[in-house]
Formats: sequence, C-alpha cells, structure tokens
Amino acid sequence: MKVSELARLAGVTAETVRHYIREGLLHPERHPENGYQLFGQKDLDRLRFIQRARTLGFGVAEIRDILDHADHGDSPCPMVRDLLASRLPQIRDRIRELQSLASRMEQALAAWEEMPDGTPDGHSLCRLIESFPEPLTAGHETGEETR
Amino acid sequence: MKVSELARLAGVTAETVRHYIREGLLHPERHPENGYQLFGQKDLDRLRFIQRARTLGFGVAEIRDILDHADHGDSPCPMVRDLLASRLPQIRDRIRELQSLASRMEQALAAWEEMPDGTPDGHSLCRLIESFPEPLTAGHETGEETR
DNA sequence: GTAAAACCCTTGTGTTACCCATAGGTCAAG
DNA sequence: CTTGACCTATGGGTAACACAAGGGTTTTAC
Repeated sequence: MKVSELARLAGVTAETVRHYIREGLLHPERHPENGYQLFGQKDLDRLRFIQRARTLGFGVAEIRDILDHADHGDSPCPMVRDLLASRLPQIRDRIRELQSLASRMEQALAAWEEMPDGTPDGHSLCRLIESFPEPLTAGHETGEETR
Repeated sequence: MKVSELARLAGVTAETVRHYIREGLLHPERHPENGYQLFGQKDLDRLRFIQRARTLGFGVAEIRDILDHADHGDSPCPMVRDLLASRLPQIRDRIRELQSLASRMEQALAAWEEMPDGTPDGHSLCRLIESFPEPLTAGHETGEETR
C-alpha cells in the first residue's frame, strides 16, 4: 500500500507518516520504477505501535530508539519501563501547574465580574491583570535605579 | 538600567528580556554612544505585567496586542476577559488529557510488574506497549505536547 | 594604567511534532 | 488524452525561549 492508505488505516495524516519516515521510525520499500514508498501489514502494525507509544507519552526520538533496539533483537522493555517511570512525576507536575493555572483563570474571571474595565491611565495597563499576585520572582534585589 | 539588571529584578534571564524586545513587548531607549538598551521603572512594571499575564496563560503575541492597545489608550480589559474565557475550557481539556495519560502510565507500570520483558520475536516489538488499547483511530483532533 | 573579567550587541541555530505550500512526476478513469 | 487524485522532495512555519559565535564596551582588580 502507499502512504495515504497506510495513513488512513491508522487514522493519521499522510504527512505524519512521512514525518515518521523522515525521523527513521518507518522504513518503507521503494517501488523501483516510480520511487513510491510501499508499505505492508508489518508497517501498519509498527505504526499502531508508534501510536500507542505516543499516547503513553513517548517522544518520537524515544520511539525510534525503542524500535531500533527491537530491530536489533534486543528487548526494549526495560528501557520503556524506565522512561515511563521517570516521566510520570513530570506529568504530575505539569498537571498541577495546569490546575493552578485554571484556578487562577477562574479566580480572575470571577473577580473581574464587577471590576470596571479601567481605561489605561499611565499608571495601570489593565488592572484585571495587575491586580494579580506576582509570580515568585526568585531573588529580591533591592538596588533601585531610575535612569 | 541595562538588560541584565532588569532581568535580575524581574527574575528572568537576559535572553528572555531580549526575546520580549524582539517580539515588540518592550521598547527600551538606546544609549546614543554605545547602543546599549536602557530601561527604567516603567519597563520593570511592564515586564512584571508580562509575567503575570504569562502565568494566566496568555501567549507572547497576545500580550503584545494587549500592550499595544493600552499604549494607544484603549482598554485591553474586554479583550483580556474574552481571551481568558475562551482559553479556560482548552486548559481543562488539556488537564483531562494529561490525567488520562498519567493513569495510562500508572496502569502500564502496574501491569508490567509481573510481565516478562519478552525479547522481540518478530511478531511482537514490546508487549508492554502492544498490550495497550489502541488509540481511537476514527476522527482526530488532539493537542499533543509532552514533558 | 592596563589587562582580564564581565557584560553588551546582533545574528543564527536548535528545540517538538507535525502542518502546509510549492513544483513537478505518476496513475486510474472517462 | 485530459482531468483529478496522489506521489515525490524541499523548504518554511509554529511557541517561547536557550545557547553559541564573533566582536565591541565597561568595570574591576592589580
């Protein structure tokens, strides 16, 4: 089968398939006459494997490493487990960040229900934003200086 | 003050400050002799405004629009509210995605505790991944992004 | 007084996982 | 034999910076 058909069967775009080829995740044969890339059932399996790995949070480069290992007859499973285990806490952190973001946004929308729009007056850009707590600015230098 | 000092006072890197300048969020004066970029208190306020807006989920281009409005004497607040309101559901979706990802990862790690590593045999790449449910291959539309 | 450290400038490249545009070749159908 | 659908390769765009290179300037220390 050709690029578009493989893509359709897997539910991705042809561009995505070409991207995976460029990144070395798929190695299609070439039709000797017209140069078209040709795929078989194994490629479809491989592409579905890639999709599952993506939904588990693996990056394309990592999946290439995993596939290369497997292609060389080595079990990639220990690698897979380590990758998952080390990434999980990062995902959790990211979730916490986003939850915090969402609640800041909600607070903002709620608090601004009654606040006036306040045309900028040279001191304030937009009180809606300025009324918000500053992000923790690490160090607190005291050196002042006005050009 | 110069780039690095402004950056230090706001708790960001000098590169970030230069980035904001390139993107048109800050408009420093220039020292007429050596070409250095010079900032004052207003720039620091502006940079802190930018930081707050970033923590609320605004993109750099959006913040530039907001600042431009304010610089022209128009209140950017309605725009700000609309942007927040339209983005909040997207954040919620993203949170749900990541939670789903995290629980898939947990399931995987738990299920694989007892599973053998299974050296690839030509039919299987890595059962650890292959044993996972296929992502819905029907429609498509999902903001990815990991780590 | 001067040399080195520290900082400034601009420009260009890399990051992630694709999407889209361009230009031109190929193929199945009418 | 001409569409129209699909193929190829190449190059550019996305978000928000990080980082390196090459070269000028300022500050600091001896």
